Amino acid sequence: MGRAPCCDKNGLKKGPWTLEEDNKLVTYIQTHGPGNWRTLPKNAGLERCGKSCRLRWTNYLRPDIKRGRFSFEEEEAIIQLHSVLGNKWSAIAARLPGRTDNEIKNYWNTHIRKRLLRNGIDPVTHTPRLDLMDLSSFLGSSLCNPSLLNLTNLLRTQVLLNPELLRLASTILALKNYNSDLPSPILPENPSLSPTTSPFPYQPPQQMQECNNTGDLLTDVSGMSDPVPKQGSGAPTILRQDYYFPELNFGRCSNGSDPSFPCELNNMCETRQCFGIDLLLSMPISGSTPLNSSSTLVDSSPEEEKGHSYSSNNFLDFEIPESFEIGDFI
DNA sequence: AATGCGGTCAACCGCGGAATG
DNA sequence: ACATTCCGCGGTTGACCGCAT
Repeated sequence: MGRAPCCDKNGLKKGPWTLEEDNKLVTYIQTHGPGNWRTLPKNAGLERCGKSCRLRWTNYLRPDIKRGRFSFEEEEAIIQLHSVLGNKWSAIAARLPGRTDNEIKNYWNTHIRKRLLRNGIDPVTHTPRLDLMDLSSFLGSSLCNPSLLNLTNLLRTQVLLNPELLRLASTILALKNYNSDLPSPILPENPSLSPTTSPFPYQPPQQMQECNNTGDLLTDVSGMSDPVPKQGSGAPTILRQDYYFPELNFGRCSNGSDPSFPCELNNMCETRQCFGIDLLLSMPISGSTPLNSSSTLVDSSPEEEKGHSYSSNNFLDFEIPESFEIGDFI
């Protein structure tokens, strides 16, 4: 047996609410409380469906609704909560006082989602989009990073099944090995333009450098005294990417053990090595294009957001340099 | 000035789960 | 246990607006 409609739709008004209707609804609820939404419209003298009344009240007329632009803190909270809760808008709204699920959902779809995509982040998984990733990073990291094993195996399967991917992977790996004495691999700016036949024979990925023990320094950040130095302190500012790779437990670059640091530092170390400094620098700022050693950072953020980078726990200010080289910290 | 286009967001729709009899 | 009702949620729609051409 089919479900009965929530209300008799004949003769009931739809569409935007008038001021008069708003006043009727507010007056009634302030006097009697919402009570039964089904019977409310009739009691309040409204020719609306109860569902429409509830929506109008909860999303617009409720007195505790905070209106206006989302703050950076709220935006960060939404991204964080979404990475954990997914599209559970009501659950997210419950943690943001004064904001409705509808408002958060709209804001996500119209602002945040687009910006994540622009920055090469998959808004569903909150990870870099695989189609923009450096394949060699995955292939080369499997021996070092157990958390990537499944994904790496999947990619390997795809590579074996797809000759085009096989050629691409072979080319990338060959270039990587060829440039192994460089501080960071220089990859073709556009892998699709790589030669379809590799000039180098395929070689299995080599064992990555052993990662340090928990609390050990990353070699390229030695000398840092502040885990997250502030701009102007004289120390380099490192863009954090724990938000961008939340499932990999990215964290601050630390020069000592941090008892409050929940992740496995080995993992962090390996992951940094696996993804490379170019991604670390480029993902939040210049979007999806992998940078090479001569790239120039371009801040494509909206004007009011320029010079900012998002992180999971705090909000950093930094100056965008005109240019940088791989391995640099800004 | 007219038109097209994309962005925004209030409102609607259908579904599923909880509550009730 | 089952049928029915109600509520809340997430996805989608469409009106409205500003901007570009």
